[in-house]
Amino acid sequence: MTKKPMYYDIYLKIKNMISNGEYAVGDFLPTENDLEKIYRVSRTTIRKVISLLSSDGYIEVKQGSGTRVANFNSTQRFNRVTSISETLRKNNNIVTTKSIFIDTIKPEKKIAEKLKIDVNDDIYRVQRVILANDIPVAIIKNYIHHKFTPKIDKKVNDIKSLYIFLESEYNLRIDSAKDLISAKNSDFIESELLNVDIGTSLMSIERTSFQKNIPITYDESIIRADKYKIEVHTKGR
Amino acid sequence: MTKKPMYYDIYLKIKNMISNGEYAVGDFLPTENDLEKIYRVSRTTIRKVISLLSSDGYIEVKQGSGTRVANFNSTQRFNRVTSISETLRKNNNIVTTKSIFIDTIKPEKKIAEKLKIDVNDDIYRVQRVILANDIPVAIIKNYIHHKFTPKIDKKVNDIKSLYIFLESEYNLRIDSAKDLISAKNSDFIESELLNVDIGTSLMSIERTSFQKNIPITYDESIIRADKYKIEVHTKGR
DNA sequence: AAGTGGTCTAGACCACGAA
DNA sequence: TCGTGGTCTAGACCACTTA
Repeated sequence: MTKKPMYYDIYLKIKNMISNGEYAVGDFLPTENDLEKIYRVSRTTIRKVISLLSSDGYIEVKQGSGTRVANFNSTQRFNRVTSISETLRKNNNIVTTKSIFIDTIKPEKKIAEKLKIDVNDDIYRVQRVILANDIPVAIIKNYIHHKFTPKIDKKVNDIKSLYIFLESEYNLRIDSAKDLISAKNSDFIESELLNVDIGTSLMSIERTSFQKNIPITYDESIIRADKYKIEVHTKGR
Repeated sequence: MTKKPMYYDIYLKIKNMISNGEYAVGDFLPTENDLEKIYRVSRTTIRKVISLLSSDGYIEVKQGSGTRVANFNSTQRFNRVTSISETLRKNNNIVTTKSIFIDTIKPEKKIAEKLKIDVNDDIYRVQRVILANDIPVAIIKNYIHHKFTPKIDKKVNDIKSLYIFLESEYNLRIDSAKDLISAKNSDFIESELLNVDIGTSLMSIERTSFQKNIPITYDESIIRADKYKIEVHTKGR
């Protein structure tokens, strides 16, 4: 039983209000002083909330002026850890999930190494196809240790975006990731699931995601290159 | 005159001690309680310092156990702008260039937009094939405005890695880049140049590179997926 | 000048990890 | 059990923006 700190509840509450449009883009949030009163907590707690929302890119904080909801689309967002479904949704696609399937397996050696676990440990395998506007775009497999997400198989219907799900249900906050990007010709199964000809060129992403440098999930994605492109911004030399 | 907060001084001090080896990799830092006493500040200030060092990757914080200096090698390195040839070289490949060719063209509309120039401006087009250990790995086209690299066509033999070349010859220091990564089936010409069957899945990278937010080059790379993978590290959510 | 976020104090109790 | 970092309070004063 994980106990959630207060700031986390408030963080989720405000995040939802932004998503729902209760705080619209450009709106000022209440001042920190007011937020203290609204949620009956100290300034420290409020500032923790503000700092989380800000590092998410939801708000822009300016000393002397105030805190306002950021423009999500035009913001020059540097690389942040996002999922395919989150990105599709941000680009105004209607995102749905087809044939989600969760089972328990023992990891292959490669996956065990990535997750720094034993090959005899039980892990969940989450498999699904992501559709954007009813067109299949990606096949995604997530591998995650039982200890992180007990009974995730009972909650199968709630998963829209895995990272958001992990955050709200299990208090797991992915804060970094390593991706290995490649390409491959589609095989029979991929062609069937993604509705493309056999041999079509597809992108492949292998990702290890971390919370505080501890590996949480290993993800394999196979993506239609005609429907999705990967954007990477790098800085510094 | 900008006044520096206390936490910043302490942050720099500890960062230097780590760089100098006064705190070596694996060493525990003093506890937060002790640091309060050492620097005669409150816990809040110390925790701000710790949080900065941690997000820099210098230290690893673990509740109940302590805070220790992180191993910089195994820590995930941040993305930096690198080229394919630089990366191949770093992985101990012998990198050579085949059939380099430079000409002057007028940009297509798409390229003019990326470089924020006029379609009537003259630009150089640099084309080459990159080999690693004598095996062709990538076809690269670079587009760059005449004004940035006058007479680059006379220096054709000196180019090993374009970014390094730009830096040493023209004092152009690329400091950020935007990549768009996709995949495609190889056509006839690509198959010939890369020595693969027609239809083989290849990676494609379209990059715009910048110096201080001014676009310098637009690059198109076609890469053999069996010889090269793209690594991306992201941080923050 | 008024009001915002930024820094800082001196406490307190809780949750986790190791012995 | 003990010591560590994690959360939280109720104040205070400073630095910046806007009017």
